[in-house]
Amino acid sequence: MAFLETFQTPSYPIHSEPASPAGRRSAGFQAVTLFPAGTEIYAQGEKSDCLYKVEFGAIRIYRLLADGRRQISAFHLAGEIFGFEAGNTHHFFAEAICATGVRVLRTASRQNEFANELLPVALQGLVRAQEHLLVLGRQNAVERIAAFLMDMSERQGGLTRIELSMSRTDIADYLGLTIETVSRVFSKLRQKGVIRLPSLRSVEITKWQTLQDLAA
Amino acid sequence: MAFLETFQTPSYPIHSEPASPAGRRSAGFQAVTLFPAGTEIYAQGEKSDCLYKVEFGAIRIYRLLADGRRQISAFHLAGEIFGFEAGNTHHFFAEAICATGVRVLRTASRQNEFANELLPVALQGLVRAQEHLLVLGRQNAVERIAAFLMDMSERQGGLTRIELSMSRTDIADYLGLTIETVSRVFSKLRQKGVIRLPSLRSVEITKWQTLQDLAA
DNA sequence: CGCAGGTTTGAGCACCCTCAACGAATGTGG
DNA sequence: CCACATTCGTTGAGGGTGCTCAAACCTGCG
Repeated sequence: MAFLETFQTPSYPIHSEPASPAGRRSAGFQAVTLFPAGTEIYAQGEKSDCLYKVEFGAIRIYRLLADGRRQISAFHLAGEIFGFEAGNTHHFFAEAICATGVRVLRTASRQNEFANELLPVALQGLVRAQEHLLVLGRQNAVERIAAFLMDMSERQGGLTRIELSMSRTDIADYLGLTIETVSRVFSKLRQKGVIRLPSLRSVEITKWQTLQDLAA
Repeated sequence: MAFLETFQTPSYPIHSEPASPAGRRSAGFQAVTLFPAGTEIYAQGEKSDCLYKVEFGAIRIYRLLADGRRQISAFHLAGEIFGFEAGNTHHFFAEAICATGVRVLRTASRQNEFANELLPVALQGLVRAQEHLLVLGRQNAVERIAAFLMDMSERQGGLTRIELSMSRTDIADYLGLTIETVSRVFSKLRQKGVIRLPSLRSVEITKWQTLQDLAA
């Protein structure tokens, strides 16, 4: 991480104050680090001794097969905590999707002290992953996209206008599809008037109910 | 690990004890309940106030879509703990696959006390789920079956002879395939001499290296 | 022995992937 | 400011993997 700038906490202008008790009480040293788009936060096999909180921006967690196939297991948006690992080495890669501020929480070595606060967050991640298994295992392309858009909308406060920080390739690798299929489904939903595409990275949901039906 | 050790009283004359009444006095109260094959342990939407440990047998965790499609997110074999939930209602169904003994742990209401010991178990489940996402999102039928067989073998001590407690339907719903495809891949692997099928529910891995290559 | 549930095998088709070309958006250097 | 390169996204044609539908085959069990 040598190439990255590091700031001390309170002076950072953009983000709002941390509300999470976990963030506060872990105390000790907390730095917000800026990761430019596409840069690595940690890699598979690296030693795991920190947790991270997204202050602004977005990150992707993924794994690779030997031949290069990639599966993104989760996106994490502003406010979310990531970096949990069983054992002390990372099983996944983490990268910034866009310019992203990450607060480093030095708690892993003292994980026991904060287990009370971390357990609910870990369980939240577990439920999310298991629900995503249903999407990948049993839903077709349209259902996957619909579920994805609903999820992103909810995580952005239920707004009808969604700002996607990730590329079509990222979406494809998250949903177990190809970029062509993702693009085709977007076009199809647009043609049917379910969504509008004001720009490449933003989506407006115009027929909420229809989208919800498609996601089921 | 004081808490976990108390689970490991391996003394079962199996009394099907009503899991409901009196014994709420301490977290030490533990009943082993026998669930016959196919019976429900808990259902989606039910209140979640227990954790469970498989003493013998096997269970499946799954979720349903409105039209009946099912995705099994995990199998739990003897010795494993399940029943973690975010919030206090179950998001999934749990059923016994075969006759199964389950130890009921009355800890959820006092989860904070045991967070230190539960967190690693929860994280283990999280890693498993995320690795399974790679299988469902990016691997073909042969790779999925190969990965499944490798996993089951490892969880049974690395033996070449695997006893499958679950049906083809369960395997299909775990791997995001149909029973026909599962059956076809099994046959194909048998024809190629990679596995033998001594009986319906047991598999013998004859070419370990080949199977491992296929799983990649 | 006969039934029932689970498993295997086959034929045809649908959905999604592959390969390819084109169009749009962004950045760079002249 | 434009020409160009590069990356990203869209659209089309064709093919393959796995699904659907259907029938036959076990295998355990009454």
